[in-house]
Amino acid sequence: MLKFSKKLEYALISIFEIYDRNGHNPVTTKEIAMRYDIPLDLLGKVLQTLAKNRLVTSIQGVKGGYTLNHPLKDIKVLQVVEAIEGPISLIACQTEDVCKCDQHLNCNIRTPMEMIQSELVQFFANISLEELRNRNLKIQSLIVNKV
Amino acid sequence: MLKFSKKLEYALISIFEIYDRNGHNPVTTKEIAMRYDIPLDLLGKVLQTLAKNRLVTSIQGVKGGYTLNHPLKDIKVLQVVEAIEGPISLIACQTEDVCKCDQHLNCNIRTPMEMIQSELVQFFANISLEELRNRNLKIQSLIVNKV
DNA sequence: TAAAACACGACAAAAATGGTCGTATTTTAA
DNA sequence: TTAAAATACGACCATTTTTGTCGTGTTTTA
Repeated sequence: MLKFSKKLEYALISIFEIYDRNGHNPVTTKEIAMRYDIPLDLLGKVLQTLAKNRLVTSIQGVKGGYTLNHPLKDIKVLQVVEAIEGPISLIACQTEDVCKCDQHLNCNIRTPMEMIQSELVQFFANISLEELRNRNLKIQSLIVNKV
Repeated sequence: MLKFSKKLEYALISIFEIYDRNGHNPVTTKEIAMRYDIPLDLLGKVLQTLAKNRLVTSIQGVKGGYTLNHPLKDIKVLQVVEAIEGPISLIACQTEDVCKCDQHLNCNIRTPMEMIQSELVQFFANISLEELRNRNLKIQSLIVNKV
């Protein structure tokens, strides 16, 4: 089933949470883990991965934690997805120059899949985390107005 | 890693293959399996699933096989995805009325994820299999022209 | 120098996916 | 009418991926 991984969920939760406290002290893994009921060690790795990909900055030692590197508007969904899950690759062929799957001799879907993949990448590249929230707010207000 | 399943690949390969022979006799599972080197039994199930979802028609008995129900332009990527993988559900919350995940009390991503999910569904709903092929051809010709 | 925090590799458990097998049913044609 | 070719389908197993855990080390502050 086409879905986001738990790690990606944890990453997004963390980024929003760190953002919502910004200007203050670094946020620790423990704080996020407790607040959102996320396994501590796993969350640690997620945040380390985000740090390696320059989405957050890690600060070691007592009083350490993580801070956000960019405002939400400058973080695209694609960046988070690729940081956590690696490059989007709808079918195996697409990470390789030469397709090594069993169908390679006669494959009739490789180029169509390349099409849809590149559009999907564009799709995620065009949505910032800020937009995710704003559009969300718009929809919420619509619902509120309706009631 | 965000990717399509093998089953979905097999489904797309099959639909294109059946299409490419249309007007002729039904195409058998065996023919497709041999041509594309796909495990026979697995492909059988994929085609049965497509049949249940009315994308293909199954014809039993000797001289049986599968035929396409619609021209490629009337088959949307979304239909194939949902037939094979079930409804798109980027995070667990989204198939349930009430989120049962560990984060439900404080979840800060549910509505943003609902946003991106509904846009993703639209994305897949707007691409027909014919378009996949046509856009592909355009790109190929561009490449050819470039060389 | 102890405590709090990140870093990271190795590993284990759980879930999803991919694939196999056996058996039943349907249909054609000899 | 019966054998063969084909789909239908549930049960099961194997493999891979994902999720989670553990142990140990490093960094920083008080």
